[in-house]
Amino acid sequence: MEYNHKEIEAKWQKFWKENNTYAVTENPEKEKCYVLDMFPYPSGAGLHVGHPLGYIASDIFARYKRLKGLNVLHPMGYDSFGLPAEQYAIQTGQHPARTTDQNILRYREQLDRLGFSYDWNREVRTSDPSYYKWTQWIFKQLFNSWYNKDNDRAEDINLLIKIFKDFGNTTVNAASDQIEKFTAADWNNWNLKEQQSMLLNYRLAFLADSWVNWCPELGTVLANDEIKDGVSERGGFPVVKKLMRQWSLRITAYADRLLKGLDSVDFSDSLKEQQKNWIGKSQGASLEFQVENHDLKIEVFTTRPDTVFGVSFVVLAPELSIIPEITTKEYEKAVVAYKNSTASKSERERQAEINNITGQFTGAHAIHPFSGEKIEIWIGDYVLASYGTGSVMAVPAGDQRDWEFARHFNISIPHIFEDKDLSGGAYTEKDGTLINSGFLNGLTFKEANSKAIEAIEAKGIGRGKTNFRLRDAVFSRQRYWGEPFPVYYEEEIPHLIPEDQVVTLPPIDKYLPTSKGEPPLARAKKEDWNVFQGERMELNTMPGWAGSSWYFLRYMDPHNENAFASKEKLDYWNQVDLYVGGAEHAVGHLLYSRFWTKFLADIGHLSFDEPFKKLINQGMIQGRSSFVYRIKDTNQFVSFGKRKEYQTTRIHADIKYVDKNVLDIEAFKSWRPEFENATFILEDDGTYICGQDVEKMSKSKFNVQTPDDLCEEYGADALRMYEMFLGPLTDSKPWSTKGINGVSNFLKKFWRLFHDSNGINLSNEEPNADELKILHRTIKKVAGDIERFSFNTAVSTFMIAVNELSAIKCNKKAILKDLTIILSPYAPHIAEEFWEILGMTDSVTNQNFPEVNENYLIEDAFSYPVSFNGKMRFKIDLPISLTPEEVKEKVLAHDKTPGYLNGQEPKKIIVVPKRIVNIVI
RNA sequence: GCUCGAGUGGUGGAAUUGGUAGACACGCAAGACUUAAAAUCUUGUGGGCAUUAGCCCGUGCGGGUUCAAGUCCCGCCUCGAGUACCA
Repeated sequence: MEYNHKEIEAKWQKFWKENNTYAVTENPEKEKCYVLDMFPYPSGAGLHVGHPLGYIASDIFARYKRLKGLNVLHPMGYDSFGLPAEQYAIQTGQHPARTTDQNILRYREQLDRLGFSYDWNREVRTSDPSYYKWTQWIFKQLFNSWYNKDNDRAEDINLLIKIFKDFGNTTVNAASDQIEKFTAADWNNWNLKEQQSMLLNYRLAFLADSWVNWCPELGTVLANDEIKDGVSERGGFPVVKKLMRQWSLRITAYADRLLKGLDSVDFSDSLKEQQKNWIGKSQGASLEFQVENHDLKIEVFTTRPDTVFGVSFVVLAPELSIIPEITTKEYEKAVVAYKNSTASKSERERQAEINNITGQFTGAHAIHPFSGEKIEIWIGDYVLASYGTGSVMAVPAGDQRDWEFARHFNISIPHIFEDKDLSGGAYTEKDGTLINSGFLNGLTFKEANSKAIEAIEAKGIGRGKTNFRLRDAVFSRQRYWGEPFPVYYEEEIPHLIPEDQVVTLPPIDKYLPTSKGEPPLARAKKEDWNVFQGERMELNTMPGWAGSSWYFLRYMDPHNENAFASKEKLDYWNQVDLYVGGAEHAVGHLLYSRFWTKFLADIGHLSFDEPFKKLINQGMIQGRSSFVYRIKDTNQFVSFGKRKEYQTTRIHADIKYVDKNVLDIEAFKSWRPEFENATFILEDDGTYICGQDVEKMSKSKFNVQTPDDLCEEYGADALRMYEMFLGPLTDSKPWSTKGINGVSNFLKKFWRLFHDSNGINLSNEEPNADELKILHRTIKKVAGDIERFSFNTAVSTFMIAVNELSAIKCNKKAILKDLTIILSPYAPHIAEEFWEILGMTDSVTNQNFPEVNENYLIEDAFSYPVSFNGKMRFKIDLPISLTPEEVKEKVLAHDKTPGYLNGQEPKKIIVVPKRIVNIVI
């Protein structure tokens, strides 16, 4: 009887569905375990072989923990709002909800085929109003909160209003852009609109004019993490800076806690590093420079207050609003011209010209706060408006960019470091001794730094300060297919829709901005909205990361209509114990969800403030592309080995026409009409050899391997095991199907333990010591490997066990039964089939993972490798019970020993019990 | 440039705490079965010298620590990922 994976897999997938095998409920009696995959965006292309890598690993882990007796929550859902469905809607007019539903169906089909143990009763979709009702609810909570730095947590905005009434903002220590002080009298004299405007400076979700990354092609703003290399991550379109009134979330209030929290979670070093860099904490000081002949001050941030006497000019970001005020008549034209030239540059152009030093003198001067000297005020685009105060004190002696700027524009470079040569560049190390620095002379960095801060504070011109690179997160998108805001406007002041209501997406005629450039939602008429209040509704929608920032909480209680999840269930399931997903979300999703979790904890809804206890980033599976070489301006293709003799263009050839780099010429010709009459210059052996390269797997590169073909040919169990067998989960590797028949052979071999040529053939005999040893060694190794996420080595272990059992022709039920259980997380379908063959009626997923019995593993002998001067020469079988002294004697008495001793007396003999003997001569 | 990670046979990889380098698998070669092929099974497979035992070399390169280093330390090279005027 042959192993028929198609029949078996279909049979058990049906069984699991009908029996609701993977449904899970809260059970306080049992220890919980929450195993989560990053939910996918359901794209039109479907899953490729790279996607399931992480899903398979987490599924194995979840199934294993379940066998270990834990109550395992292992859900799946869809991040179903997003740009591609909307772009498709723009092109075709088809509602994005329809496209999304179709794609989800396809995803589901593919996922089901791989035999995952998801509890589909808990599926969530971010685009479902019953889900985004709660995304809106969280937004409302953010809107109604401010951050109290004294208590280091978010608090109710009503508390702040009360404080303003009694004290103004003079006593408040809040995370806010509001620096100017106002009194209780000021507050109480303001009208409602003025008060509301002021509150926006404090709310955690707030409207503000901010410099945003505008992508004209997509017609929307993008967050920093949605931009790669100066172009949009989706689509690769140019991005420019634009000042727009946008919703933002005050994530900066949480910067320090997001940083500190990293110590308490188990993420990879590189991921923590990325988050640290993104948050970008730097310590230094802020100080003010008085502008000459103006009642104006320029505040700068520096990490090197010790170098303050090296300041020879000040540079402002070209966007700063005070520039027109201070620019002198003489320089007005040049300054405006410079501002225009930088404003028109895209992010990408700015980055490309990073080595071009540009800037413009404003004609204005500032007064050095300590030396009293006049220094020039410049503008330059190497200073970013979005970081710090958008102004820097330039210290050419200690900062390379300042040095280059000074040299380029011929500004003086004061020497402030003893015995340091500044002719080739700035001295950026922190180990110099200061000179020409007034009261800081003779001091080192550390001494001078704190002394400078003291002096700055004493003078009342600044203070020690910590700055973060992290920006507040822009939360508006000028798109249709996203969560609508639960917000309406009156006199352009935003108000919330009442608690219990959800604002759903109104139908619109086209998914494009209006002719006036308003977002698509402006097309909806008043009656199209399910909720309409005030003068108008908010026309922006939320960004993609809104729904994904909390979905892991909704899985805990997905159908709750009264809360995003009940406190009870939140407490029970608690943190995600294992989170598996791609590293590309390192600074986006993973930072935002940590932020939301902390916020929800602050306002009393969660009893934990880090969402993910352990995170594993699966490696990327790259595609192997094949290339043919077309001779320029012809329809002739030259083989790889001879391509250098011609001028050629490299063209992707679909990998399905290529086997071991040899092109199937006939198939290739029929691929596309344009190749039909192509001619070929072949290698001398008459074949056409393709070039190859490892690239990201993508449709356009014709190197996509879908799991479907492989499932068809080898089965889901083989594919699951093969993806694990490829190597460590976290490594990136090019996809290759070369080895899949290896695991396929393994499954067949396992199958043959149960069958002979006549059918099922099992024995009820008691297992012997050898068989028990094989079994228990395997149990121990596999369990250990899963616990440390070493899935590839566990597969090897199964292979070894089956090889050994095959060699001794073991078909004993007692052995195969336990082996079936431990195999089931990896190959659940065949395991269920085996389980049934063994005469069991229940599902194998409901069994207990067998316990290791160490008694079966006790060895009474060990084959000692004997080394001479560290070189292994021979082995000697010795009883384990021997003392090191006895081992030594036995080794010295061995008949091969004298040959290696060569008549010399050993200087030293090292015996490590059950490991090694080393004789030093 | 900076930060993090990684370099092991023809290939994917293993070696969990410093203790037999190359498990397991692919590929390849030879053989068995077969009219033949596929499938399956058996044997071999790091390199070199000897082909019988045996010897030498070998985990990116150069040093070091140690009885013992793929593993630890110092210096370099290469590749990958992230980031990029962050004051």
